[in-house]
Amino acid sequence: MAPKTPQWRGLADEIAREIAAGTAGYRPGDQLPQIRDLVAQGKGSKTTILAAYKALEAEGLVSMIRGHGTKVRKRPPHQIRRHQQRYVWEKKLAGGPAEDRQNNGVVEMDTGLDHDQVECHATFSVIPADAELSERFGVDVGTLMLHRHYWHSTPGDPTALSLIDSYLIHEVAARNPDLLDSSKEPWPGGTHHQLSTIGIEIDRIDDGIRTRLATQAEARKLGIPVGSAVILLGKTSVSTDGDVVEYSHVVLPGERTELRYSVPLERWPQ
Amino acid sequence: MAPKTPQWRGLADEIAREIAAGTAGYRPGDQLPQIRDLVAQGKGSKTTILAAYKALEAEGLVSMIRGHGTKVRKRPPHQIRRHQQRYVWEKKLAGGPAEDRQNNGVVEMDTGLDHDQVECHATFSVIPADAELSERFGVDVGTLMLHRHYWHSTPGDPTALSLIDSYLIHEVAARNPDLLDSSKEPWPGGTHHQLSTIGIEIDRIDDGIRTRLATQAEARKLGIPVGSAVILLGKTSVSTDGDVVEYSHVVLPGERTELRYSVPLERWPQ
DNA sequence: GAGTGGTCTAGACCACTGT
DNA sequence: CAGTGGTCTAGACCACTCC
Repeated sequence: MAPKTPQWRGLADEIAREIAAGTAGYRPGDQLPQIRDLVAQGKGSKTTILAAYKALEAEGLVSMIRGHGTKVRKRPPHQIRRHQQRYVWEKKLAGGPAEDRQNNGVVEMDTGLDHDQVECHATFSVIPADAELSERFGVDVGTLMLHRHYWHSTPGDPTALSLIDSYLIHEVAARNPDLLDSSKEPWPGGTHHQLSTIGIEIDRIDDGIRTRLATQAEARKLGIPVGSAVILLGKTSVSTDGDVVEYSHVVLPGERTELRYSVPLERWPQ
Repeated sequence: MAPKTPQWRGLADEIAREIAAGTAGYRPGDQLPQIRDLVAQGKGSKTTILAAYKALEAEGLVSMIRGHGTKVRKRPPHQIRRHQQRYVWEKKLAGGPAEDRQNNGVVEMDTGLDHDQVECHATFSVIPADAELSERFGVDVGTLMLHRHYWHSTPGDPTALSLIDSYLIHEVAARNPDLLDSSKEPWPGGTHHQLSTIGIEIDRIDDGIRTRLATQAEARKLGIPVGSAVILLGKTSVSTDGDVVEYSHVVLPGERTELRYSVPLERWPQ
């Protein structure tokens, strides 16, 4: 009945223990023994050692770079996202005086980083609505949509903090030509203020949260190991007229992100 | 610059396309060609084919069972959890008439399944608070805690829908001895009503959402492939006195769960 | 016991990173 | 170019499932 462990699992567990214990040579940034060396030491064949290293990589403990080596990963800072608070704050900001919008970026609230510590990258395109978008917005398939792709990073580090695809109905967004211009990003005051310039007020935001393994492209951009998990956030903004006016699809690195929601409850009558 | 794809990736993609297209032999429940056969057909060595199949398993498309075969997975029903609505509803139920509580289980609301389609399993134990629990509840390390482990399933199917670990301060829970008795579960009216019997009203619930790869044990219990992602939900209940009175740690199968939260926004002044 | 996936080896050769 | 991970092979043997 003993659950026998494969050799590669045993080796992976052994190394994981060393890392957890902080043994010299197994501290963050240190380079692990090379695969060839362990083979020479008789720890197993190359395939076996590689399986152990791959397991550690999938668990986020080490990072393997071809031609470079295998290193113990430094724990990246945890990102806590309080969307509820953020949405409320963002709307208030958009409705307030212009000087507040200049000094308080929406991105900073998102990431908890300073104003000059975040770079915003944006590329816009116009695409026809596919079946999914047409259902979300309640428009015909083929309706032109403004597709805005964003990603944020810290200066000097190409690692993205999140990958965002945002969609608006093109005809609606075009009522203010500035909204079609990616060079206006980051827009002070965020999406709430953008939409307010074309007479739209957001009444409610619905978040849907799912998870799956990162694709290779996502893993590269977010700086996480392939095979690790991402959080998928679908954010639907509904106007005071009851129309879906914006939909965003956000990909977040699972291992270093926590989403928080707070649900206040009505008190029972005394 | 051509991003060359390994042979195993190419094979996996080819099979994934067949599955997506619904080709005969690649429909849900169908058995995939055996590894030995593909080797005989010259599609690659056993290691290569196995890597392709493993990739498909990690992506949730197929399930491999040793000694049995590799089959195309049936898409399990997607579970949508609206916690916000649920928390509000659950509190209202607990404050209302007893007959409502008998007829409306909290679990059913959770899973969207019928009353007689859900089995509830509960085991209770008393443990000393570790550092994490002591911080969450604001009690000393070593304080006795009531640890309640739950899992739900559909009759005849050992697959769990979720794995729940719930914690209460033992001294507090003991004010109603029924709360220490696992045979009283499932408790009509849920945790809100349980706590109301000892004079506690829940004022606010905070959800924290993270993700990571499933452990082997979780994968087995939830019926998901090892290496796939789970959603971790930490649920903190705060009483009207401002104390943390319950903390639950919920593990959900990532690939078939979606969490939804809705954030209503205050209207701008006219 | 037949069938089928899982682990392991020993070694060839490829592809990327850095000097 | 040297160093280091990634892919692939051919085949032996193990472990689990189902009959």
